[in-house]
Amino acid sequence: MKNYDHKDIEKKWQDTWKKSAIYTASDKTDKPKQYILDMFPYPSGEGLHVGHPKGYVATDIYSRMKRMQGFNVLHPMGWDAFGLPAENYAIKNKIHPRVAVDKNIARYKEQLSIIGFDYDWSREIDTTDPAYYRWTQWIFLQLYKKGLAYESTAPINWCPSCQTGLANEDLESDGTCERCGSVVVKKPMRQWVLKITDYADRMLADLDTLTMWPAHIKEAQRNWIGRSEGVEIDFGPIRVFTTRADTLYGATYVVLAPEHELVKTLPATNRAEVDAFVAAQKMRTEIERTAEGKEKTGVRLEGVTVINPATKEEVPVWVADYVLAHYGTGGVMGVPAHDERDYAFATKYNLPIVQVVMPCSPDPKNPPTADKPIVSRDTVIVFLKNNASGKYALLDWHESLEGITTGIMGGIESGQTADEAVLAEIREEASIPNARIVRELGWLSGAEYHASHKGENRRSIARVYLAEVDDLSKQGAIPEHEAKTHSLVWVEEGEVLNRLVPVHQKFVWQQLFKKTALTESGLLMNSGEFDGMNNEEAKKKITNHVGGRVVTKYKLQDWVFSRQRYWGEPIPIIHCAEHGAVAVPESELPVLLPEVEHYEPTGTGESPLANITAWVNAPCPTCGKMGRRETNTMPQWAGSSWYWLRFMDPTNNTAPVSPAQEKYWGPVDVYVGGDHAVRHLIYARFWHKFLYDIGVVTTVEPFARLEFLGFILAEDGKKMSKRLGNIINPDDVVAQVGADAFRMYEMFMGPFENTVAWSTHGVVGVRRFLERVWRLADTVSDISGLDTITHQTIKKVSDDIETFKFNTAVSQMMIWSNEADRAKRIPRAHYEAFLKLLAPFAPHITEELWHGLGHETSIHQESWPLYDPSQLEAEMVTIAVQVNGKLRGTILSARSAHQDEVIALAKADKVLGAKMPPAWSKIVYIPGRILNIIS
RNA sequence: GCCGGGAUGGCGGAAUGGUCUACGCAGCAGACUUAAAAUCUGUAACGCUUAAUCGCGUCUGUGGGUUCGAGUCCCACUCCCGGCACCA
Repeated sequence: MKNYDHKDIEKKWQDTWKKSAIYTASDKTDKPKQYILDMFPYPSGEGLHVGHPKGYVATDIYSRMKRMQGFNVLHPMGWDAFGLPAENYAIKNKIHPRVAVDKNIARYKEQLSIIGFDYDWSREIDTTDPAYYRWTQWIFLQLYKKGLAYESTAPINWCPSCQTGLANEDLESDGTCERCGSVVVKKPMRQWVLKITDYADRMLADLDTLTMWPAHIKEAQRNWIGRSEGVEIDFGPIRVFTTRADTLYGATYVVLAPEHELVKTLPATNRAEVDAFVAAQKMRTEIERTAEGKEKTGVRLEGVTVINPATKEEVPVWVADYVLAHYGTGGVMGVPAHDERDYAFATKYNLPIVQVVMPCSPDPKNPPTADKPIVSRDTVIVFLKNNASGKYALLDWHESLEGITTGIMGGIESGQTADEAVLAEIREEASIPNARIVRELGWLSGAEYHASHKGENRRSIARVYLAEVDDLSKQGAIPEHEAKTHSLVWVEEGEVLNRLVPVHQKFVWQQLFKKTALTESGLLMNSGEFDGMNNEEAKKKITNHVGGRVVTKYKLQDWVFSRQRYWGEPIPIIHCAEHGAVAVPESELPVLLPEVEHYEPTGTGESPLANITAWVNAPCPTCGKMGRRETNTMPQWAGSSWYWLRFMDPTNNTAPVSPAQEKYWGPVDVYVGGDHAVRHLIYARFWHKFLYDIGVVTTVEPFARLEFLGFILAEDGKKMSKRLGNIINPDDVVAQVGADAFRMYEMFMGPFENTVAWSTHGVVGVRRFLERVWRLADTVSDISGLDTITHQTIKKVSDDIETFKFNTAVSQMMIWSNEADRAKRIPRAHYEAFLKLLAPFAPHITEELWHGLGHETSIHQESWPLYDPSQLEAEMVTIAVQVNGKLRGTILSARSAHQDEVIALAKADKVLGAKMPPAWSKIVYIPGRILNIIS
C-alpha cells in the first residue's frame, strides 16, 4: 500500500462530499432530530487561528456520530457581522463595511472548508443580510408593541473613542470600553432601552431547569442578574434598602449616595461643604470612584439626624461615595459591626460600632442534646504569647475532652471582671504570674456544646484576649489537679491554627488578627426583645416590628439598545411631531441600511445616518406628515439573539421561523462555544423567552445543553495575538500534517473545557497514530480475535463523544491501534468498526481507507457500531493481591474465579506464596479486581 | 471579600472507593541510515538495598478522619484558575 499522504486525499473527499450533499439536513423525515449548534463566528479581518475551530471540531465529531446513529442532524454555520469591529476595520482599511464583511466571510469559509467540516451550507445565514435583519427588526417591533422597548434619556455609558453609547455588559469590570479600552464616561442622551429586567426573575429561576449547562456559566449568570431579596426600612424621611434587617439595632448612622435627592434638601448646617463634596464626586469618573483601594470618603450632614426605628435613637446622616445611587434606594443604614464597608467607613470617621449578632455554632463533635435547655456561661479565651520565644501557649485537654486543643480559657466567676478572669486563668492553668493583657478582640462569640461530665448543655459566651509574658522565669509548677485535665504546650505562631481543634477556637484565633466586621450568622444581642434569637428568624421579625417592606432588587439593568454608529440594523421607528415614536409597519420591513459616502461616526452623539436627508425624512405611518427616521442602530448583540431559530427555516419570508419548523427542530440540543458566558447567553435567553410569550417559539429556553470550551494558548503559554506574533494558523498546520491530524490533536490536547497551550510536538503524536492506522489496513484478514478490546473501544468512544470527553476517546483508539499492531493481523469486521469510530474525528483518512477496503458508499453514511456487553471483559484478568491493605503482587486468574480458587492461586505463586500470612481474620475479595487478606 | 472549579511524573493529562500515572509529548538506549531527519523497537516516579535481578520503603498541594482499602468520601488549611465585586 502506498504511503499516507493527506494532500492526496483530503481535497478529493471534500469535493466528493460537497457534490453528493451528504450533510444536508432534511425537513421531511421520520427520524429523530439533533440540532447541534456552534456559537457562530464574527468574521474579523485577521482570519482564524487554531483556537477558533476547536469548538467546531467538537460539534463536527458529535454531529457525525449522531448522523451515523440514525438522527436527522442539523449542523449549520453562519456569520455575525454587524457591529463595531467590522465597522472599525472598514474605516481603518478605507473600504465599505459591506465589502470588508464579504471579504472576511469568504476568507473564513475557505479556512473552515479545508478542515473538512460537515456543515449544511444550504442554511448559511448572515446577520447583515436584509432578508435576515428584516426579522431582527420585526422582533424589535414586537418588543416595542409590548412596551418592552422604550426611549430613555437617563445618563448612559459613552465611549469617547468609539463615539457611541454602550450597555453595561459592554464594559470591562474596571469600567473601560471592552473594544478599545478607553475610559467610559456617563452622558445623558436619548436611547432605546429594552426592558430585560422584566425577565430577570424568570431568567434566574429557569437556570435551575438547565441541568445540562456547566455550573460556572449558570453561576456567572446568577451573579450578573444579581437578585437580592431585602427590605426597605424608613429612618424618618430616609428610606434605606438592606438585606440584613436583623442588624437594625446595630445601625449607628445612615448614608446617602451623592446623587440622592434628599442630599440637596435636608437642612444641613454645613451646606457649602456638602455641596462641594457632591460636586467633587460628580467630577470623578467611574474608575476613579471605584479604584485606588476603594478608600471611602464622606461628609456628615451637620445638624441632621434621623431616628433608628428599632432603637428609637437619633443617628447622624452622611453622604458618602461608597453608596450607589442606582441600586436599592440610594441610601443605606450603616451597621459597622456587621458590614465590611460600614466597618471601614466607621473606623475612619469614628462612628460608634455596636455588635448585635454573636456568631454561635454548635460544636460538630459534641453538639447540645435536644432534651435539655442550654445554659449560658460567660467565659474568656486568651492567647498568651511568650515574647522571648514568640510562641503561644495552648492547652491540650485530657479525660473527657481528649483530643481538643484550645487557648487558655475558663469561666468568669461572680464578682470578677473579665480582665481579672483572664489573668486568673493564666495563673491557674499555666502557673504564670507575670502575664499582661495586650488587647481584647471586642466581639463576643459563642459556642454551644454538651458538657457530658456535668450532664448539661452549655453556651459559652466568650470574650477573647491577647496577652503576653516577657519570659518564663517566674513560671511555677502546674499543680497536679490542673495537670490531670490539661497540659500546656508552646506553639509557633504559624502552627496555632493547625493545632486548635474545635472550629470555634480556630475562628476566634483568626478574628483576633483580622480588623474586619463580623459577617457570620448567629444569635442576636443588644437587640431588645430579639436578644438570643437566630438572626435568620430575626430578619422577618424585626422587619415586621418596624413596618419594613420586603422588596427584590437586581443588579441587572435594562439593556441600552441603541448605538450611534452606521454598521448595524436600523431601528424601525419614525419620529413624528404629532405622534411621537411610531413603529414602521411590518409590511415595510426591512428598513434598509442606506448606502452612504461617509459612515465614520459623527462625534456629535448622532449616528452618521442622520446626515442622509433622503433616508431620514419619511412620512409618519399614522398621519402621513413628514417625520424623521430613528437614526440610531442596534447593538452588535441583536443579530445573535435569535439566529438559532433562523437556521431552522433560513429562507422563510413570512415569519422569522415557521411554527412547524420550530416545533420540529427546537430547542437546540447541544450548543457549543466559549467567551460569552454572560452577555450573549443573557440576551439570547431574554429574546427567546419573549418570543415564547408571543407564541413564536414553543420552548422556554433556547439551548437544552451547553458545552463551554477552553481556549488554546500559543506555544509560549500566552494568548495568541498579532502583537506578540505567536499566532498559529490552521492553514499551515493542515498543510503540514493534514486536517485529520489537526482535528484529532485539538481534541486530544486535554479535556474539552481546559485551556491548554498548543504544542507542535504534540501534533506529531496523532499524526503517528494516523499513519499506524493507515499501515494496519495491510494487516486486515479473515481471522478472529481482538474481540474484547474492540468492544471496549466501541463503548468508550461512543460514551466519550456523547459526554464531550474527546481526549479519552482518542486515547482509547490509540490503545486499540497499539494492540491491533501487536496482533499482527486484524479481523476485517473489527477494523471496519474501528474506522467507523474514527470517522467523525478523521473523516478524510477513514473515507479513503473505507473505499480501499472495497466499499463504494461513504463511511459517513454507515451506521454507528454497537458493542456487545458480554464481550467487554476478558476471560483472564489480572487480580491485585494485598496483604493488610498493601499490594504484594498480582496473579492472572479467570474472571469468574471463586475466592478460594484465587487464594489457592496466590499461594501457589512462587513469589506471592511466601508473603501470604499463615492465618487470616478477614478476606475481602472483589471478583476480577482485588484480593485483600487481613491477618 | 463572595461564588464556582481545581491541585496527580519533566509536560498535557488517565483513573465505577479496588494494582496511581492509561494515552500522548519530551528524555534515554537501540535498529535502519555514510549522516541527519523521518520511522520503528525498548526503557522510564523517587529513596534504600543488590554485581544485577529480586526485594523493601515513600509518593496524587498540607494536616487530620472514615474504610479491609482513599487521588476519589468527610473536616480543616494552603495555593492556583474563572465569574462577580463599594450591589448594602
